[in-house]
Amino acid sequence: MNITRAPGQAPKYQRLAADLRRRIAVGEWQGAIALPVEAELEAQYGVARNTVRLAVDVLVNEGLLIRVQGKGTFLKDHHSVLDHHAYRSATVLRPTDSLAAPSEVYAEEAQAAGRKLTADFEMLIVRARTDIAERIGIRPGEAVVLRRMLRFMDSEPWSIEESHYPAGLAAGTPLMNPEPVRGGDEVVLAAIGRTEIGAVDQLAARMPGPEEAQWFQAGPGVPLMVQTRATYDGRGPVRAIETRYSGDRSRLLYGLGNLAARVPGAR
Amino acid sequence: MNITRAPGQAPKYQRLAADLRRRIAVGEWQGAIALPVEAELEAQYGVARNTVRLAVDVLVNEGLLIRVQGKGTFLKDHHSVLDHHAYRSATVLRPTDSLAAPSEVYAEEAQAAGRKLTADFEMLIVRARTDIAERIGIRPGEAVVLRRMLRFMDSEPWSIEESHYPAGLAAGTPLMNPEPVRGGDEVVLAAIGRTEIGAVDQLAARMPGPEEAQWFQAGPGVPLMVQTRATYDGRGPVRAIETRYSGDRSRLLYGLGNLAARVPGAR
DNA sequence: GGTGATTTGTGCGTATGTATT
DNA sequence: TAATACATACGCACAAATCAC
Repeated sequence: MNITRAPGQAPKYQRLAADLRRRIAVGEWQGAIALPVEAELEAQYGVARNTVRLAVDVLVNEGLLIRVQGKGTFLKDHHSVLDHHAYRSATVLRPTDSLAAPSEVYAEEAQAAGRKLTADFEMLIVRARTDIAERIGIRPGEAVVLRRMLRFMDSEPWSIEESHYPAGLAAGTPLMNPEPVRGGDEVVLAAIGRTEIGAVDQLAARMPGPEEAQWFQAGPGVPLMVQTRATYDGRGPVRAIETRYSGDRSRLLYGLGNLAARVPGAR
Repeated sequence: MNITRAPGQAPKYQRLAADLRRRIAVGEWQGAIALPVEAELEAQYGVARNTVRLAVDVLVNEGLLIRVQGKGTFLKDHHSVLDHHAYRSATVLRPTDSLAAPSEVYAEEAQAAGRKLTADFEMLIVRARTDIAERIGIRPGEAVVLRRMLRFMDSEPWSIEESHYPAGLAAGTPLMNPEPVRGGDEVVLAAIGRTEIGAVDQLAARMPGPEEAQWFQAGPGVPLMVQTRATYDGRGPVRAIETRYSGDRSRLLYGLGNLAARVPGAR
């Protein structure tokens, strides 16, 4: 197929990208087979290498292709997307129930999918970002205790979960220890009479910064999903939890309202 | 003549991108001021135009910059991000309450933000995608009624909301009419005794395809957020609603559990 | 309203580096 | 070691959009 130049038409590389997209859609290259090498695409379409690269760039940034130096250009596989319960409303509704989605639940979900979830832990004292400060009722720049969980699924990067506590709340509790709490931080909160019973989640999608892209091993065309949860007990805000996921590996689930009639597997 | 890259050093365009990122972070170019033109960056860094463009490409794909032909390169403004209530648990909890987040709520939220929400409507009969079929309890490829709402905020593209109904459910109801229902489709569902009382939402982030990017007027570096809701009444699944948002304009909010203590003025 | 200058977009060519096979 | 394939980097020319005059 020879693309001839015509005024008023879309640029060559865009038409080339569209044609490659079409050939992908009709299944010309299935599975993990490499696409034709750049030199062959130059010949097939009669364009310069630069133009081929511009076209492939488009599809790479759409998350459709990945390029591997020395090997070739491949279809991206979407097989390992895992759903993740971020919230599930209680079957029996009581206003004083804990929200708790303890970390153990995630590990169980992973195991049910035949995978293994592990984590690294860090504790830092930092100045509160503006959005975090608003959520936990302090002023921007005030000190907060940041407890960070770096999660791995089968030793692949999975999520970054950061709990922000007002310094006053964490002082004198095990939340100041630079190590995770068995059973989750919820155990500590319950012990000091601050069981979380409500939350507001904010969901956002954005591209990763360079450090995030490196940590998630996310190439171009892979956005992040960012969940920011503000939690409350009967008195007021307790903490803010920001969790970042790679968009090509995770999806979040929310079970809302009365789900008694949802009985595919009972569960 | 070409300067060979020192071992262990990153490529020129990546170091240039990192330096531009730093200069942006320290606030060298605030507001809507244009960055130095490509020719000046060539001079500042002593590299070819191609290298400058590669570096700027990196930041554009991170969603940090936008380029406008004939004008220049600018910081992207994040002013118009609007939060959007996707769900809010009832203060008084009753298992038979409707979930309903009628479209009117969205319009009210927009008005509260001093903006105006409008919509175009389409109705189509299509074959169910696999993921949709699973949610509404039919087989992939069976006919579904697709009711599509194209929403605009101040005449700018905002969201694409698609409700999928099993053909059997919609037959003989106003859901077959190619026009929106006053008060929302919920009115029709209530009239036929299928008030939705529960739902499962799935949240995902991905890059837009070409048609989506065009409709949302989304340049590179702007992902979509996709909300897919399966709703239930006391009998079983009712419909599947897929709503797509531009990640740089919308965020979704979920109010969970008991939010009585969440009083903006309290504290 | 038109003209030219400015600025990014498209397209070509060439050479060499680096990772994989 | 050699061949292959993508990555980086230089250079040039013209197109298209915008803006100042």
